[in-house]
Amino acid sequence: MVTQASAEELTQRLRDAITRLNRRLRQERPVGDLTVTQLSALTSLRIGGALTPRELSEAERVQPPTMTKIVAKLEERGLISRTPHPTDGRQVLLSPSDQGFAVLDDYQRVRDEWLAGKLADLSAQERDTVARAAALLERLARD
Amino acid sequence: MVTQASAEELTQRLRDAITRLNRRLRQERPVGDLTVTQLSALTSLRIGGALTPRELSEAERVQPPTMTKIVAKLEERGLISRTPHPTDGRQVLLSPSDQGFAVLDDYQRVRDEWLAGKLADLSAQERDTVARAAALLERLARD
DNA sequence: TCACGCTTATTAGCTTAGCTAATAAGCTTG
DNA sequence: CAAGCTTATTAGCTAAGCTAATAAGCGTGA
Repeated sequence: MVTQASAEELTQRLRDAITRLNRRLRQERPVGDLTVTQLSALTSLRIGGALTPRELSEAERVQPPTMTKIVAKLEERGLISRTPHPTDGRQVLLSPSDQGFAVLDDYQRVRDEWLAGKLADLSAQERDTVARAAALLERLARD
Repeated sequence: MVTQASAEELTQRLRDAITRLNRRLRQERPVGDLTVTQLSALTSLRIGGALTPRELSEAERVQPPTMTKIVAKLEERGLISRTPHPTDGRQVLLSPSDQGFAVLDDYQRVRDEWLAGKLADLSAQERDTVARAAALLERLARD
């Protein structure tokens, strides 16, 4: 046990760290570029394959109308395409368009430079801690 | 080394985890309650003592006009008070009001229940990982 | 000493991101 | 096949962020 903060302190500290780092991440967006929210949704589509808006909204932990907006932005840019659901006329299947995949590839290489640089400054052991924590935090967020 | 993800994967994963957990945290706000942003600013004032708007905006990694808005919200609720700067007529000193301190104390006890509950579900070892990572993430955000 | 240039805070106006409530369309089932 | 559920969208709101422009005060150099 390296640290022995109280549960309250840990909670507060983690919330502050998340809040500020999130703010910092949002700042790093070059103008005219995808926002963190848009990128995250597009990434979910790549991971999840073709998803309906509802499924995507659940994956992103966002209400359906919010996802409608995000999807609209991505569609404006031609990054996703929609196909009718084979058996259910209400639903729609969303997936990244060819251009969407291309953009994702670009981001994977070019983007996140700030965060990647920061992580590179850490020791291998610290990076390992962060990697394990990232998995835990995802689990937390997943419910 | 438990994990051996590539640097790119780690970056992407951490960004996603931060983004989603942040979203989840924002959701947990009871209506009529302080937002995460407002709480963070108020906390900075408690930690930093009397700060000018500029200093506070730097602490929160936000542009000055954004901080003007946040401060206005907090003032509406009577949670911070402003006093003129002793030597510089342009500047203002902000600090939590008595009520602001009281609210902070309340939050410290009552709030963050969701996150605290989640953390309680982790094993002691996992919690330790998260605690160490939180410290690292704060350092990352600090620049 | 005082005019000009910097700093600080605010205002105005925009975008994004989130929410709830209400609608419309399509399914499903008794 | 009507009634009720599910899905997606629309409408309209708030919060949170930004940049550009303004106004006030400070400080300095000719």
